[in-house]
Amino acid sequence: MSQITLTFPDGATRAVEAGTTAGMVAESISKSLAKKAISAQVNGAHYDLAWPIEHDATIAINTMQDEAPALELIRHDLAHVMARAVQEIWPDVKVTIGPVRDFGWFYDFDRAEPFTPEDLGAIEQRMKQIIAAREPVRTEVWSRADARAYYEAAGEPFKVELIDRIPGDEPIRMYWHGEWQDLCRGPHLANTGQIPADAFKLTCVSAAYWLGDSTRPQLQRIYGIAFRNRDDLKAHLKFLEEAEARDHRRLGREMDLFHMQEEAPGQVFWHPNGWTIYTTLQDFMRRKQRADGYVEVNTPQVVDRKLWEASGHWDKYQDHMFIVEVDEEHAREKAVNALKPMNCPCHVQVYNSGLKSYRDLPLRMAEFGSCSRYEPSGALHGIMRVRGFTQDDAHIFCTEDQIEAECARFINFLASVYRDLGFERFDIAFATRPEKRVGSDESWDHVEGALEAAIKSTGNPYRVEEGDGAFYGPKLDFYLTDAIGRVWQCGTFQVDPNLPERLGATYVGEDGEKHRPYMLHRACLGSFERFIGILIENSAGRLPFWLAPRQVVVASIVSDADEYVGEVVETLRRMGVRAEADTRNEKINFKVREHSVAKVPVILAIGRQEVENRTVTLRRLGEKATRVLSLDEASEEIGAEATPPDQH
RNA sequence: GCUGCUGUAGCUCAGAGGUAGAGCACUCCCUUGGUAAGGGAGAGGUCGAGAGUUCAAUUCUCUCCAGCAGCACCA
Repeated sequence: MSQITLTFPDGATRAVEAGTTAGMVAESISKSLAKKAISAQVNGAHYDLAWPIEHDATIAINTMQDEAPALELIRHDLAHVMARAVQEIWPDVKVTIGPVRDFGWFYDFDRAEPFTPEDLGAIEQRMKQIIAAREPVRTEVWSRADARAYYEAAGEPFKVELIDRIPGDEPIRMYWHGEWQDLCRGPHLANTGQIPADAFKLTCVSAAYWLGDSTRPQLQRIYGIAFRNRDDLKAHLKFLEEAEARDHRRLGREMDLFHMQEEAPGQVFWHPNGWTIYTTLQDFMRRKQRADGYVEVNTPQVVDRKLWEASGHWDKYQDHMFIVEVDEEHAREKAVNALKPMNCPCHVQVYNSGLKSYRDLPLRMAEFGSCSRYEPSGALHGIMRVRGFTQDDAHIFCTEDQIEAECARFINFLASVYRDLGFERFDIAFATRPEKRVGSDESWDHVEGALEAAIKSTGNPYRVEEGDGAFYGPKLDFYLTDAIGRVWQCGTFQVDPNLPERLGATYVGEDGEKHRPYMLHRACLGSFERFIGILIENSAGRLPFWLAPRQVVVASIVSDADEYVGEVVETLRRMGVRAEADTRNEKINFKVREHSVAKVPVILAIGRQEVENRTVTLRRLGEKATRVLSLDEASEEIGAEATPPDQH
């Protein structure tokens, strides 16, 4: 037996026999560590305590204190425990795969009938019994042929397919949780009893395609969530509740922002309150873009298919377009149009009308472009994913040499927009050339280099997503993180030499010859609909004052105050504040409650004292305290707050 | 689009083979009340749409539409 050297986190080393396991190492250090150990990091890789270590390595023993590996193992073992529970209850159910995911895991089963919510209770019970049994988890490495034969005999076709998909150089690991067997890459806990039995919950069932492929069979998926202890589980359940309370569909109704109805699925009926947010946001974007050197255009909704054929979209996306056929009386053939699903081809038409010189570049052409896409019914989600929406779209026509500067300029612009909207942080994903692509490697080198240099010049961190770019050019995606930690992709920046080519865009260069411009697609918000949904959920309906649809309610306490209430409202309105009177025959308690529920940020109460002293009593949403201010002081304070951030 | 679930008053929901109920909201009356629901009365529904079974369907069956969750999709 050969000797290998293990190096511990503190730098200490130890010589052991090759084939020693992390479990044996823990045992040799101390009894208590052996008891607490759950897995190990061996050369940075997550190792099962039972896997042999064959070469010199660094090693660190994990315990439940090590959050990432602990959660990984707990969730992963629960996936297996759940699959075992399911097969114990329904022996004819076929197992497939059960990976760890955010907050928990899922496992896909092949079974004719879907699982019911009642089934989940039964499965959970059985899982607790399995955990309580504290049965050992055992692992063996098998030959591919043996494993294949084993699963063929067991009638588990999905496992056979999985084995065939495991790359040739990877070991085939067979695991046993007690008597129950599964194919798994591991690692796992040493016994089922190490799983905290009170910190998991099965959450829902659904269908999912085998291997995520919609042409393959549908399986029944069960989701679970799991944590290291009951408190963490409780905290997560609370988070889910919080997310539900922030749901923009619910707040949209409660705040009377918009509604949707059957006759126009996936399209928004904006109510006065919601439309106020929309137009305020749009006005803000218009000012920002104007200040950053954009020109604004507007282009048609109904466009002949010929243009979509020329742009290449007809081929690829016609199933997702709203088609408008028109029978013209003397026409030889029916005119087939599509509602525009995007603005780019139209912008090229604007660009193409009239000769462009290199002196005109870069040309930043913006449109609040209303688009229609026939999204699959299952994709629709409130105002976040709709069939009719308006993008804060713009295309920058420029030369190859201008790409870097334009990219940097855009990142700074976007950062400024996000900051004004209350998002201090955003993340950049840089998507590079895919395998299937057009254009020379030199050109890709140059454009990718330009984008990367641009990001670096702005000082923002970024991550690279290799091969995720479009077939014609690389792109940047910008992600926002909201108040409860959810991540939303909003902004985008995409380099496109393809569409100018297809649609024949040119400019006259210094040399007097025609050249092909690049087209940079870019958006900050994405769509107004979706972004407003995000703003609502991010703020839980308590929008920043300048965006709040109803900013101030001036509420009378006694009817003798009505006249002065009107005067206060008028004063505020003259300062551009969205103020309204509430002189209804209701008690102040009732009014405060109602406007608080409706998320009105400021309530001014007016009773006899205020009328007498020409003051107002100001109460802010979420605060119990009130302040008495003179009308002048109050209107100055509120007026300043109502000013959009770009106008301070 | 796929799988499952759901669709009853503006909202949240109960209900049953014999054409419907609650709370809140709404209207009116009383009350003029000092910071998160004062009291009373009234009005309001083709029970998502269509077809079938039945003496009788909102209730059972089928088809469609829409919504919800997940999957797939997102130029």
